[in-house]
Amino acid sequence: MAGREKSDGGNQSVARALTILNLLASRSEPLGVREIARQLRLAPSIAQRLLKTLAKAGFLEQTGTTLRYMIGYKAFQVGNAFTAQTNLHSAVMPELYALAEQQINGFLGVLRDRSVVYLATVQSNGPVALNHRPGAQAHLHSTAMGKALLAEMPEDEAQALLTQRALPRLTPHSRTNPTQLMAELRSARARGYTTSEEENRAGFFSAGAVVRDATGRGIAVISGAVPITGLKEQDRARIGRLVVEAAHNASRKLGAPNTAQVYDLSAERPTTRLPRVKRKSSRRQASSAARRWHERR
Amino acid sequence: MAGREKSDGGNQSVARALTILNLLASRSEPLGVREIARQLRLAPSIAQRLLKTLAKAGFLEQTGTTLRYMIGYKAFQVGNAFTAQTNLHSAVMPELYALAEQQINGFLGVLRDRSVVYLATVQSNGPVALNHRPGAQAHLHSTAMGKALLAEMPEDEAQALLTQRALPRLTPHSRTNPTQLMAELRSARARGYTTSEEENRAGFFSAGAVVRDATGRGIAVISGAVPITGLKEQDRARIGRLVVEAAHNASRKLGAPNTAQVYDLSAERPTTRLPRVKRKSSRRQASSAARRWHERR
DNA sequence: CCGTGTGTCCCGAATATCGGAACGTTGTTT
DNA sequence: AAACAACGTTCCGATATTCGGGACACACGG
Repeated sequence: MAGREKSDGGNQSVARALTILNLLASRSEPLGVREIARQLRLAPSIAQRLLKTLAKAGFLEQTGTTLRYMIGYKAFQVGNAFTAQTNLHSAVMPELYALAEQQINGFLGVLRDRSVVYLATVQSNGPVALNHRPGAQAHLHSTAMGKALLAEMPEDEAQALLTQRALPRLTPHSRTNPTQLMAELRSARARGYTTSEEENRAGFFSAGAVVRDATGRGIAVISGAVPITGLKEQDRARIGRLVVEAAHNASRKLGAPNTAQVYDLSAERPTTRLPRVKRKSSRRQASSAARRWHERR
Repeated sequence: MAGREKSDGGNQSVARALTILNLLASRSEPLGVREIARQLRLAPSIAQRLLKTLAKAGFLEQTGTTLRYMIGYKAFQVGNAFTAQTNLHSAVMPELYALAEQQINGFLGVLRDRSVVYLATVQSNGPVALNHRPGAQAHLHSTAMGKALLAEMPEDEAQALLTQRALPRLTPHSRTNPTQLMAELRSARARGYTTSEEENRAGFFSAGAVVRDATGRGIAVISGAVPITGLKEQDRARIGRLVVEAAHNASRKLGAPNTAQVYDLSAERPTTRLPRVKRKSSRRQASSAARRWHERR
């Protein structure tokens, strides 16, 4: 028979099964065995076996009428453990609700996979509610949360993330120039919060700030978004202040040491704040900037 | 070289990987390679390979200090697709928020794996807020949501679920007698909603009702819970009425045909309301009651 | 009534997986 | 300090396990 794909040290079957999960999660509608096999370049018999295994474990469910597969409750259970592992939610959510009472849509996100992953959304009580699904991803350069993440990391890493690939223009107001964005990050560090005015979503202004854990490291970001209709300059400043305050409160609940200086002001590569774990065993590591950022936990 | 486990037609590696996900989701703290291998009776080298594969795909993440593994963001993304697949949330959540304004804690759940799986929680604005994590499971016989699910299914299936295994007594008020519970279900059908008074959680009264989709089939349940302190009989009725109303509104949003008769009143095995899909190909099916219930989608 | 679609099952081939053993490192105890 | 235990990781031969083409029964549409 034809040779299988080259093994990269991992488990091929598991990798394929996870690809199936990703595929079915991205499509909102259920898919059949052969359709999945086609999209993933798999033999139908292989896809069928993997699907059956996934379904038996509850990670997939199939519709009774058509026998198509969709994401199952077990995936939901396991996925929700991601947020249950930390006390981030309990620290941040009350603050987001407080923002909602101020007619501000609140969001919580983390950096994963070179982008912002939304963890939670709290819609404002205001007339125009904004909603991002938990788990959804957004670009780093167009959102206030993304900029806050960029501002928090060392400049060279931010530079790398902004230059390694072209920045898509999501709205007419999107900034796609890396050097301009880097300058914006610098001023944002001085100010304490980032902003995005219609750069990700037309008609909305948002401000973002970093949430820190007990070690002082930024572990997440929050943002507040409002419609721009009739928005004055003082409103922008007020929203920025409220978001910074919310981030500060959440950080304090997490035991952050000193959130007065919100950002690390040293533009140069800062000496690692906490004594880096010195596993000097020379294991080769994926060296992408995002990966490095993420490893520093 | 002892023989490996017998294959049941599925993929062994994938099944093991999913077991790892379940294990790490149940433990709130990260686990190391050898510890996982021990708990799952796996050789450390196998566990290490599976873990690496899961981590490379983002379904697991490992702490930088200790190299222990925990649930990753990809699992969160995939899991959230479970609720994004239906419009259940958009139909129900506003109703739960309406309950919250009435000082009632609102819950949304579905039947999976012989138990209620919580999909969403909306805490009341009242003094005592009740919170169940999304993805958490609860017993069918002790919760108002569980009883609503039991009341909705044919009597023999409910009977089976209540008698196949002993019903745990979670509080001093828990009902553990199947026949008494069946009688309670009958009266609940006539009334339109189910109740649970301190049977699952001490100090709380809750009422549950069924949410129906466009075909009239019950696809989910909601419940409202309040502290029992100073609760009068008329309050119980009022909460039941509000929950029924919320379920009715949600069902209407889903296009349910006629939610006036909330429950199927025929105590006898009801003739299947909609023409059963007649795939007469004789594929053997797992014949648990929960499975049958679930298949009728 | 045929043609194409589907999900499922079978089975020989051979490959990707298994898992014991060994290595380097960490941090705890002696 | 030295020994110990535990950890994550890698190696590698044997083989159980997976692969995947082919075939079957059924469903749908023309």
